[in-house]
Amino acid sequence: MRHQPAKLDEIDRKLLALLAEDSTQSYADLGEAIHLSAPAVHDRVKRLKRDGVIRATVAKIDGCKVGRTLLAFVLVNTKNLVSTKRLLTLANVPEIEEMHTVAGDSCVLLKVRVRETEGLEELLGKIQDIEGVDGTRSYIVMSTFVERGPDPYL
Amino acid sequence: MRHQPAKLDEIDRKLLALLAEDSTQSYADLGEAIHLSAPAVHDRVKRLKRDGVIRATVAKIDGCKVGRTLLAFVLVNTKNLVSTKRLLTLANVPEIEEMHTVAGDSCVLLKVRVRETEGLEELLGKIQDIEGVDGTRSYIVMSTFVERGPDPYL
DNA sequence: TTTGAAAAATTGCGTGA
DNA sequence: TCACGCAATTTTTCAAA
Repeated sequence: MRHQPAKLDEIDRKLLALLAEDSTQSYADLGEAIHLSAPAVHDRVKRLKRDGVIRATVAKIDGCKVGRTLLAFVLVNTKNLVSTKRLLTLANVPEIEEMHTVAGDSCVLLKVRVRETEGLEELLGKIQDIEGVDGTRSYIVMSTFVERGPDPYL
Repeated sequence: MRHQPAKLDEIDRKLLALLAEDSTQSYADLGEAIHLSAPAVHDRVKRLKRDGVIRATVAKIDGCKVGRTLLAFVLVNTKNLVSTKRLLTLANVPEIEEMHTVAGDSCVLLKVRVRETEGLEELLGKIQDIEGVDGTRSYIVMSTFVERGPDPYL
């Protein structure tokens, strides 16, 4: 099953934590940290990737530095499931970083990063134009204190 | 200034997009994609890291695969700024992936990933125990359709 | 920014615990 | 099965132009 937890030992979890922090470290350095040889580390990383525990290795980009200075979360209320599906057509809008359906009253939660307030206004317009969208509530982020991936320890 | 946009040309943005998708590609391959030699790509990446445009290179971990099957967003209402500051002491709680202060009525928005519903219950308890916390609203994620970093194009 | 070369890291394989 | 050492290959990185 795709959503079944993988079998992981403590060394795997430690390795995941290290890679989630900084994946540019060499296998030799990682091996030193977890008392393993470079090829052994390599084998584990290969397995973790094959099993989908590591979904990708990516560069974390600073939103402000690329000109997206405004971060916001938008809660969208939809009339029904059909309208929710219509919302999902916005998946490739570049301003949208995250898009989740959430439990409760037919809601979609968006994490969006835009240039300025006008960018948010424009995006909200796009959303509200969709048939079956009842309304939106926006939460504009003032400061971000934590922003990281899943913690591999249980 | 730390929050000033960096000077980026179209090649930088294209490079950022490629690295945000998959940073394991070799400089030679990246160079082919943007019509540059490997050392030229290397120089650009070095500059983008030095300038903080690339904040880090990390492994993206699958929450479910490491045993965190429940994703939720929690909106916390606080009485005042002092209570908000008290909330920030939870920054190193492993379940908390994101923590933002948001505009409006003294709110903090959390993205949390827990093992099961009981994990959320426990976390909510911790939050509500904090002096000055008025209440919480939780949005449990059913499906995630988009989850990526900032788009480097403007 | 490129070409070319040195240094370093990745990765395959054979061996043994 | 899992980890190690060795070695071939690839990649990174440093020059000089």
